[in-house]
Amino acid sequence: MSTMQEVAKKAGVSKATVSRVLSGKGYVSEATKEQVFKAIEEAGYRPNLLARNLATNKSECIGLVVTNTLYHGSYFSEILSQAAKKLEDNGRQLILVDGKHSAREEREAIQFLLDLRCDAVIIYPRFLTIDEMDSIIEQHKTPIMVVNRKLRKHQSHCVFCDHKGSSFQATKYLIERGHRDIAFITGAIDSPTAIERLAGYKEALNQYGIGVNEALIAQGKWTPASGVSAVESLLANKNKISAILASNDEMAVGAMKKLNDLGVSIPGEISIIGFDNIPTAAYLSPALTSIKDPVSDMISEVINRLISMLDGGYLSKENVFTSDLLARNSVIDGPYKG
Amino acid sequence: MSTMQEVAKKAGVSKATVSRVLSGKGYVSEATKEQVFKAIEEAGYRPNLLARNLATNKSECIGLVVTNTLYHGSYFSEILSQAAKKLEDNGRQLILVDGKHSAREEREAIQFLLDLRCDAVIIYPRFLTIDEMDSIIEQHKTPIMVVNRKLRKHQSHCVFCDHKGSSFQATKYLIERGHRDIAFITGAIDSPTAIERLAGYKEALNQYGIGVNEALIAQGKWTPASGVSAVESLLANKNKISAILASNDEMAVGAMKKLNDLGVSIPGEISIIGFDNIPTAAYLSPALTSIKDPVSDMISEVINRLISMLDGGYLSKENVFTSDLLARNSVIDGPYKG
DNA sequence: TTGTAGGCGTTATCAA
DNA sequence: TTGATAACGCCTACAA
Repeated sequence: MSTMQEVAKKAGVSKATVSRVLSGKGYVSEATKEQVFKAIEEAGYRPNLLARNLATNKSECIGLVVTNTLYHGSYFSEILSQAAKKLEDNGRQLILVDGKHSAREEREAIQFLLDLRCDAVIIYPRFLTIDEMDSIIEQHKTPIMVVNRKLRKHQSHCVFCDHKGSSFQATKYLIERGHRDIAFITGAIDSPTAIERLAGYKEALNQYGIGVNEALIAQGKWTPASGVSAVESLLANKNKISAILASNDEMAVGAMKKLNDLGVSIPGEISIIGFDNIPTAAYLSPALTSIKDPVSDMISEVINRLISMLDGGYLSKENVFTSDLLARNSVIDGPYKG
Repeated sequence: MSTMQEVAKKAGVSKATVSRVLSGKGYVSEATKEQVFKAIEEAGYRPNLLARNLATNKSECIGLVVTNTLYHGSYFSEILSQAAKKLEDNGRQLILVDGKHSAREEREAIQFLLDLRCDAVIIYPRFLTIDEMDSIIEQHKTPIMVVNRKLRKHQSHCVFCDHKGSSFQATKYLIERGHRDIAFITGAIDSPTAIERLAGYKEALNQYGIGVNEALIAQGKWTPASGVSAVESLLANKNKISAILASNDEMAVGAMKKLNDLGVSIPGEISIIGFDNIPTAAYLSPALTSIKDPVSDMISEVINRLISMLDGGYLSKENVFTSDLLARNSVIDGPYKG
């Protein structure tokens, strides 16, 4: 790869001049400017970003960390397409790196992005704790934003959503339509979101005096296949079930398939609710009710904040949009007629 | 951010020694090693990758370019999760950057990755032509791999799949089951894959003496929503239709939904086939037949080649796995009974 | 076993 | 309007 030095020699000027031409800063005569461009062309020169970023300590790009266990579903596509769209308008590059399967690896991914001198990093955490993230944010000058978690200290650095509340609402919705035997399929049990959704379900049952029957709770792993297994284990116990609340749409789809295969008619006999309201899922079946998770809104909000922090004009209010996001979290009417 | 220099001072040694401790290369006494580690700890030191990569001219990371118009679907998730999984085992970071909406932007994305000194780059192209890619590959020493296109010159740098052939097979499959009025929903018409699939459909019709009826061809855009519109326009012309071949699963799902809404019973009356065989789609409905597109296999193969090129042991055979991929491209039996 | 010094490709500060 | 030259933070002979 040719360097700036070579271009300089070819154009008969110094490195400094080439640099000025490239950056557009400082005075350069039209004549030499032209010569430099010609030399650049001839040499097939391309600037080395490593060197540039090392010298300037910035990079015009924004990093995103997501665990690859999330890569499988449409939920993830939603996150990414939203982020890409927003950033594109802003003229910055989005760099995605893999958070893998542990807090350590998630931290390394963040560090990697930081060491690459990304202007900012967004993290959709899976393993890091609130405290760890609060502390990471403190340790770095680079803006770090967290999606889908409520931080303790740095609330303007996060955007989240009330999963427990939504789950409570969904359960309540079923109860009010006369359901008493409501099964629940959890997400991967080490996921905070999964835990919150389970908690909301339990709280609603208790509040309505129904009580939690552990036999009606099956563990899933967010995937369609795990939804299938969940239904299998649920039915193995010969439980009476009139509705299923699945912790996401993908599992709901799996559950539905299994019931279909077993010849259980849907809708009517069993009502199914999933979360996330992913685009394709909306086309799946009118028998599936879904609750919208405001990912797109969250990502969009996070990037807005980031941009205003980086390009100036940031109002350091805390928690500006949080309540807004919560409000948007609503139950969509399903087909079940109690 | 503290630098190596500071760590050196704190430990009472030189930068070089710190560097040796970090890299594990060269001799360092246990005693000083310990001191250095302590100093690193105290300083909260983290190496600056920009500087390191600039000095060594490598980065332990592999870039992937994908157009963000692909970000919406499960097909994309499949690509990414496969890539992440493979690379993880190899201990390298995967960096995804956005190819956006034009050949120029796709080229810029590649350049960006190259300037970042990625060890290699993988491109799932959407706008670049074969010749452009062949020429890009020639211009750079860094290994560049192309997924889903057959290059003219550098065939060991690409992995592809016979979309035309698969589409031909799918159409043939329908014809052999007695269908004569087969509608076709295209992908976005500027996509090579879409064009190939359309060509396969036409060729099959012609070969079986059925002839192409342009009124039975509707333009889609790969999305479920465009599948819905396609069916609308298809039915608007009061065409007789007994089967629909959609250029991907997402559109097939949309088409199915629309037919459902209209009360057309499926399966039986109309047989639908989509492409790609995305995981969730498999759960959608037994009424949907799908043809497997070997994305995972392609990605996996590309990364295998890359790794052996980078870590040594690369056999420079041309086209080693191509035919294998073609063979895997098979029609899955659907529900339609003649 | 450790330190010195030069280099990686830019940017940025001064003089000229 | 231009050219030296010193950073940027790290690696790596070559010496010691």
